[in-house]
Amino acid sequence: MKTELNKTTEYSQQIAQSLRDAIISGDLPVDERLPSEAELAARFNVSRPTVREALKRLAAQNLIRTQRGASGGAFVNRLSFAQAQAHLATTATLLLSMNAVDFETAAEARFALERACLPLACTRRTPSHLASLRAELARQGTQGLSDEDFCASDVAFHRALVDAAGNPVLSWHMAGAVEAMQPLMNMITYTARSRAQIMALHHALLTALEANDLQAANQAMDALADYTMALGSEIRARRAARPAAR
Amino acid sequence: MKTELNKTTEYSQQIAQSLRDAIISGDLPVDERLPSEAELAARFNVSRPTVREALKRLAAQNLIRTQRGASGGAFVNRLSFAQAQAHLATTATLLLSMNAVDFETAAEARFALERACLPLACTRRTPSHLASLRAELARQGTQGLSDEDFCASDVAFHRALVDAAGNPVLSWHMAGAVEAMQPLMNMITYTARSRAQIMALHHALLTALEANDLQAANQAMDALADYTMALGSEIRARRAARPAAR
DNA sequence: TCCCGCGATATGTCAGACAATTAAAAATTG
DNA sequence: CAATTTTTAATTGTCTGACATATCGCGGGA
Repeated sequence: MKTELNKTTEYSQQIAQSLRDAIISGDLPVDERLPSEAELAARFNVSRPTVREALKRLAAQNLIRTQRGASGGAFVNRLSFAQAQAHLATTATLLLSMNAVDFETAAEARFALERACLPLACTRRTPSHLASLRAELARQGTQGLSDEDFCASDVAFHRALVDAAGNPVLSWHMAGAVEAMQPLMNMITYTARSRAQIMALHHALLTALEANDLQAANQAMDALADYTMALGSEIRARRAARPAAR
Repeated sequence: MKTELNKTTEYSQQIAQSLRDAIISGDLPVDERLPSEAELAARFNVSRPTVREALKRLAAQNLIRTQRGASGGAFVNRLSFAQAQAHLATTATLLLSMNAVDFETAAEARFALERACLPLACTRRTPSHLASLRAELARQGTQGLSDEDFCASDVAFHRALVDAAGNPVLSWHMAGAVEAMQPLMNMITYTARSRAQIMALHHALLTALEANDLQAANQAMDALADYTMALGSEIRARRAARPAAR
């Protein structure tokens, strides 16, 4: 760990980077306790508030956790897939909103990614995966389900589909992409007819997976992508028609 | 923006979340100046160092930038794809290293994602995309290229391939996945024969894209995936043979 | 007109202090 | 001696006040 600081940049930035490097390189392994704030301050020759700012930067990335009290301190966090996923989702959400990514682009990316999971899912899906898919499909048929709940179940269905590929890295990417898209998806109004259509396609996907039939799965996914795009373009049409309604 | 704080959690955490929500919701638009630290301190009824810790948390996520001097302060950042990508890459790198994701899983995810880009890339690739691909392919044939440089060029080739899909969201995901894998890929030793093999497959991909031939592109990608996996399994074999060598 | 300096404002950093929390050591009790 | 309670020490969380530093805008002088 480097302890010499450069005056051109903020100290807290450099200290955070130094510690981050130590973590990434494995120099500070998971669950290792970092030196106390006072000791870090002495080692880097800065004040404790400055060290604290550096630690907060790391905490914001879930790289460390802190505990108070004797034998407390900052500890290297094992970055779980769940945490990383939450992080990815907020970043993706911001990207979509700040850069005005339109529905088509986001949906296209999402379905492209999802399609990438199908070959693996078709061969690896277990009975428990199929059961999750069936459960969500059943939920989507519930009477009186709100649009938001339907959308949430749709997301859950697709996440189960991705999980069936049995690759955590893939699941991580997908979950982030799907979650970030949820605000956009929530703008869709799901009529009874469109729900039936979507459920039919979901059912086709489920059947294809049960039969390990990649070709059928691909077809269903393509159809679902087309249909979702069509629903999405309705949003735009509606908005263009009433631009002042906000 | 909420200003009431709960005593159970750290103030800096809550203040950061409050500001983050304001940004995500669009309440604080891009390039908007946040209140000064002193004003935030007064508004949340905390001290300035506490506010600063909160701001550093946001800075760690590239959500804000700060400027010193009169008319300085913290400004909402437009989260660029490049920044988000760097962020994604470090997160992904940490995930891979901390959770001991093996080469096969990471490579499988990467090629699955990449394969997802092919249909789009085949129809949308422009001459400039093809030129980038050709340039990298030429670089890979350079005499005396180190393994690391070859690997870097390989990464650049694949990123160009993904960019050809013309979907920034997809490019973002892929670039993160590929970059995170680079440390793993760097462990491969590229013999003259394996380089020739890889370049042949790259060439096949390029040709397929030029001809808008999706089927050929898929075949080349599959072959490349298989070959990379084979190279990867050599690493493991070598490591298993000499476990003490480190 | 152009340049220089000055003040105002804001962030960056420091020093020292106290509060809150927690684990371990020490003292007390049965 | 064992179990329980109290004390103590270590560490993070927060506050106060101050100074250093960077930058913009204004006004005066060459």
